[in-house]
Amino acid sequence: MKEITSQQQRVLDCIQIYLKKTGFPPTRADICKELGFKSPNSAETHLRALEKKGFISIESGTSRGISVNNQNNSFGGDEYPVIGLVAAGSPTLAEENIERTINCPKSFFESGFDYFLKVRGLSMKDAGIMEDDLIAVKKTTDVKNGDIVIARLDDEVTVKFFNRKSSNIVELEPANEDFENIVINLESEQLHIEGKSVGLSRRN
Amino acid sequence: MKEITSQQQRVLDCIQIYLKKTGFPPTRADICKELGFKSPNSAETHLRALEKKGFISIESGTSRGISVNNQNNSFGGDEYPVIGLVAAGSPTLAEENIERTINCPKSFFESGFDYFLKVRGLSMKDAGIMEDDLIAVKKTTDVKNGDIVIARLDDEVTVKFFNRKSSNIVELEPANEDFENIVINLESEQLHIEGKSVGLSRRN
DNA sequence: TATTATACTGTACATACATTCAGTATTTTT
DNA sequence: AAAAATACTGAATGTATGTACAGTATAATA
Repeated sequence: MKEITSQQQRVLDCIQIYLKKTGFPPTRADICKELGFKSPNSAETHLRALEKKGFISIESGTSRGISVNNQNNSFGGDEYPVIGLVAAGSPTLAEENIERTINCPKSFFESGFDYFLKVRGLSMKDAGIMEDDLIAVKKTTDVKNGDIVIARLDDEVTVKFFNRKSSNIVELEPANEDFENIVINLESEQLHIEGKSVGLSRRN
Repeated sequence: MKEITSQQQRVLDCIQIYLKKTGFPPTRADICKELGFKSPNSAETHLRALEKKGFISIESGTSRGISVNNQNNSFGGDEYPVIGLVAAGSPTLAEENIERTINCPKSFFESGFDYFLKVRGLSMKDAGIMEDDLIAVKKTTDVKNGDIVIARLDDEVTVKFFNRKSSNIVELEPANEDFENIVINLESEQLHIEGKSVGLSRRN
């Protein structure tokens, strides 16, 4: 698999997005429309280059006959990363934080999700969340009281119940008597909501 | 979703197989070739029927513009039944006990599994098993002390820790102070081990 | 320095394909 | 008993689409 150029990457992404959205591959014209090209031949030459480099296959004489040569493609498919509860403000989905990936349909958790988070500690045990459980996390900042959220506080990531007390006060509540509520004054402290739990998976 | 006829099912299967094989949907002619029809209109009318019944969507005027309306992305994984904790000695996997199915790769739980069991009650809450959780059950009678087993006792199905005390005495232990151990004397009582838990899935 | 790869616009054309119309026949529903 | 759905064949047509050809221009090799 040779090196891909940035424009070719755009075309490849375009194909995948189109596929995911419609269920079938785009035509040359579709790609042009999507990426702003004015000639179908622009798409054609990019497709040929992608085929030559092994990223896609093209069935000649066949409309929409593009297939993506997909085995380790984490795009819209089925491989979801498992990440540990990373301290140190490194971006959560940075590659070094990915322990492994799990194959799973997107629809496995009703509302869709973005990654698995491996739980450390027992602060949520009364909510049935045990050590080493994998929480299915959906990246969003739109959380309601009672949601189980993945929050970042001072470079530490934690899983807790979310409870907005007032416009400035947020409480992060554990589900374990041995732990205490974390009260955050948004005026003086920084709270970053990474996402919320939409499900859980455990392997015995 | 209305009832599908056997011929329409053949066409739907054909579309899915074609999709999996080539990466793009078939044309009317492709379907005819695959199923032995001699007129493209045969495929067309079946497609229209499938669309009317909600199984597929067709983008009009678009070549290969067929998309399968499969929220749980059926091909590539397997369909696993979800069953409730059925009392009354009906066979566990009887169709009337299947609430629905979930698409999931076989490898999702390391050792493989056979069905999902929907949990009723909180007798295992300290083991992180909550109401409505789905336990991934592997059908086996080969269980060891400490395994979480699915056991049938007097036509009642229960989930507990397995603990063999002696050749005749088995204890089923809950993970909740409010419940008591169930002690079974195999000489006088019948214990049927349905399987053991190999994992758990929860949807918020 | 010549050559190849990248990155486009623009025109043109044969054909791959969706789709409609005209029939025939059987089964199911009303 | 009439109407609608199912299950096909066969022919016809317009257009959606792949693809070749003719250019222009820049950056990366050899």
